[in-house]
Amino acid sequence: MVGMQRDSPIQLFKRYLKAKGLNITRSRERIVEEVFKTHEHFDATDLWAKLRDTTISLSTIYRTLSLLVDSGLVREVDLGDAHIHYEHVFGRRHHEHLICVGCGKVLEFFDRALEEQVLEMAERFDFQQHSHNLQIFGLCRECREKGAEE
Amino acid sequence: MVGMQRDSPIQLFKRYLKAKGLNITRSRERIVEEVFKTHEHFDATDLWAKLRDTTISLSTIYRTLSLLVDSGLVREVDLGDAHIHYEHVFGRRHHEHLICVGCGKVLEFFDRALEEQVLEMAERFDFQQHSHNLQIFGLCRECREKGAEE
DNA sequence: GTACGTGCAAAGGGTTTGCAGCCGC
DNA sequence: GCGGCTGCAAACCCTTTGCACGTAC
Repeated sequence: MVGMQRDSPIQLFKRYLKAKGLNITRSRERIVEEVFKTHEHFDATDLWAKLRDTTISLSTIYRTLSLLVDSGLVREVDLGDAHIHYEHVFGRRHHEHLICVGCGKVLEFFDRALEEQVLEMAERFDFQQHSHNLQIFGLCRECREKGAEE
Repeated sequence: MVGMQRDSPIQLFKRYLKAKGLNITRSRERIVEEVFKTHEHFDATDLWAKLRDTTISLSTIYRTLSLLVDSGLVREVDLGDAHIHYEHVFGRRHHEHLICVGCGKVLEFFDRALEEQVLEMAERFDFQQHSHNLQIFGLCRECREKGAEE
């Protein structure tokens, strides 16, 4: 560890791999790099597209994403459509999603009162909460205005 | 309308079909009946299993479910696994889901404070809310106790 | 050298669709 | 009778898997 600097996600992932007796490969490094380079939601093929200058296959992407989810560095998010979206978790606060059903835009927010309320619900039903997801679907202002024009 | 009696979901669905210029068929009637007979989450094949004494095909089930979702009588719910689950909406209060990651049990709850908080978030970001989903994943008490034993 | 990792192609699972015949209206 | 509805099979899409070869350690 260098000074007070926090471990990078790549370092954390390497540690995770070591702990599991798995190998650190160039493919895995490139994938993690790419995942943490942007702060947007993505799916497996988005990631593949970004790595098209490499020979990394879609299978490897799926396999590595699965490891990343397992390691807790990445989480799956449900954005309303059928297939799996991901987002990295590292260095980001937990948050919820607002999804515009008009243009597909996704906004993120965090609200303490909401989080506390969710926790209270879990407790009320004697659940030990692991995680939660909240998706709010609606129309953003631009889409409302666009709709009104027509 | 008969007296003060509320329209049944089947009547509502028929009205929806009429309004759309679609036909009321025996298959559609049977499917809607079955959907509203139980108050649990189901997927397309669950429904198919319940209708196996008929000749209704899976395709028709998918096609009709899609109409039901469109009509607002049924909604899709995300229970964490890959494929689509449904639940009927008619005569039921909106609610959220608590899902046990141990045994898969699903609990439903409604909480006014939580709903208000969600609405406030939509407003804060200038979204006109259509709907929202909240899933809380965790371990129920039985699963915690079972886990502790081992 | 021995796992484990990878690309490829094929399989898998859930869902959708094209088509020819059937049925509601 | 016309247009919509249906079952069937095939197609689809995303994701997973089997296998033979390649690579980390």
